[in-house]
Amino acid sequence: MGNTHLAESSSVQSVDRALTILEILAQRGESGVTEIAADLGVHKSTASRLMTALLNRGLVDQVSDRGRYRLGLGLVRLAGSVTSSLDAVSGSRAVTKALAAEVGETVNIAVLDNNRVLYVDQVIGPSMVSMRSWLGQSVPTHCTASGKALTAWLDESDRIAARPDSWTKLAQNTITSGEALEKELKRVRELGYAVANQEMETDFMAVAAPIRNEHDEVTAALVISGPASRIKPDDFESLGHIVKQSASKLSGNPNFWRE
Amino acid sequence: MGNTHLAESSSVQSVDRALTILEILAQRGESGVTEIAADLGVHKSTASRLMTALLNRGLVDQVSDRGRYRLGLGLVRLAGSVTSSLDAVSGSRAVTKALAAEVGETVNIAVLDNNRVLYVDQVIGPSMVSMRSWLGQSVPTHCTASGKALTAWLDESDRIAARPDSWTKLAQNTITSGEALEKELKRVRELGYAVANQEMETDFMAVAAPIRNEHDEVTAALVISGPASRIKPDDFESLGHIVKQSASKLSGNPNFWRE
DNA sequence: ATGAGTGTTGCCCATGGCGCAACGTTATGC
DNA sequence: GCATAACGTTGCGCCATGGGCAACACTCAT
Repeated sequence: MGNTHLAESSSVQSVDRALTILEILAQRGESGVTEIAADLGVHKSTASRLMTALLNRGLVDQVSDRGRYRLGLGLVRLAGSVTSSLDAVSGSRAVTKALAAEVGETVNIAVLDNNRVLYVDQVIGPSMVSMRSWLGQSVPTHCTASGKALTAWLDESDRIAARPDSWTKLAQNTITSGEALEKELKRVRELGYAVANQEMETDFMAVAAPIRNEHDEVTAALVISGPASRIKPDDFESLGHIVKQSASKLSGNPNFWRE
Repeated sequence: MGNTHLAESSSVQSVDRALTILEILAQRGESGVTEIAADLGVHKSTASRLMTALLNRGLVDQVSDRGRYRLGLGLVRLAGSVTSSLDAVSGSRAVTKALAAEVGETVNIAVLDNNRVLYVDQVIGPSMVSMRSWLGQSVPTHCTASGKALTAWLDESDRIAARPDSWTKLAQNTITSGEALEKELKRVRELGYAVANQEMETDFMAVAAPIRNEHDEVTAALVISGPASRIKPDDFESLGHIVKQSASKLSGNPNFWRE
């Protein structure tokens, strides 16, 4: 997904500016017109008009009567349409619900988003432990089963590009070097599935398999996740085989999510 | 939230057009350039350029190498930022997680979106039955506990405006007239919480309470939901009191979601 | 092989987006 | 309490950009 701010061919400058405002607000939380104007390199009257256009459609919201703006709920509504159409195109919900029922844990679909993992759909299994909704969340690639499943089959240069911005130790088993990650991804290719054993968060376990398009390219990952009290390392092999089988039911579809 | 398509003061025509494309794709699932051009009343070259601007930022996606477009994953990413900032502003996640742990069921936050209910945040409880993620989903107001909690305290004219587009019987206990709904909303005001007993979907039970701003206006609803096998009508009173207490912890915040 | 329909792109010009100036409002410092 | 600074908004006129036209390449149906 291109994320250049400057125009590629056939761009529309004022639309680009408005969408850049959305990205700035996503990163910063909230912002004023003068700040946005400075970021865009335009006059504050221009920024004000662009904000008003976004405000009228609910894509931004005013934090107070005067001043600061933030992203609006119109984005949540539009995103709800995206996840509904994921199912409409691929019938993925039937597969993910069946998987959740079979293994008794939460199931997600994730995609590679530059060097991050984006969760695009979720079915909650009969888990005994409270877990938050992953939908719309973004996590690093090196310490999640989904991230490993999404990157293991990339060309070496793309795998390097997909590495995290930071090798900070996030939990007790976090991979903290490119060398260790390469070794792990080699193992993922051998097994055909990826695992995460308390690598991004304490107590968070996951097993993931790639979903491929008709050209055998990895376009998404199917993920089973749950707490360490429920998913033990001894379970990885059997869950790995199960998630591979379910992922293969979702593979081969040309219109599944593309990067 | 204004949803007029024609410019209000200080609008930007090309940004409005681009955002209208997003709304058309949300409703229709997918569309071609020529269809979008016809809907917008512009030349197909104009529609093509607007689509390209959206494509470059991932807000739309091409279904195939040539032709049809749909909403893209960039919207899911932006929407994830919205729900993250909900917590940042109000600290609502601590309250909703505590509630989910206490009652053992899924907890949502919903807002009124014209005459629909939009789910904007969710914490999954240790439910024993598989339930889908509500985040981003939109449901009618008359047959959901959240919809009743969001509309019961409106002025009469606003309550009427918030009524559903159709009184179709969706489940065995669906309210099917304005008169019955008014009686029900009077009861909600008396109790201080709302209930849904298999009204929108078979087996789907919910209890909701209003979240109010510092002017005592209802800005969101806090919702407990689960299957009929787990939540029985005899539980409504105790869950009602619990959800009212949690909702009051989230009330009084001037920057909570506004319509 | 041909025609219809789609989406894309170079080019030119009409118009819509933009900057400027002025204004109203709020917050801050003294 | 008052003056000043800073913010966001809006009318206006100008020009840079957005848009329509024409031509093209491509796909699909006949």
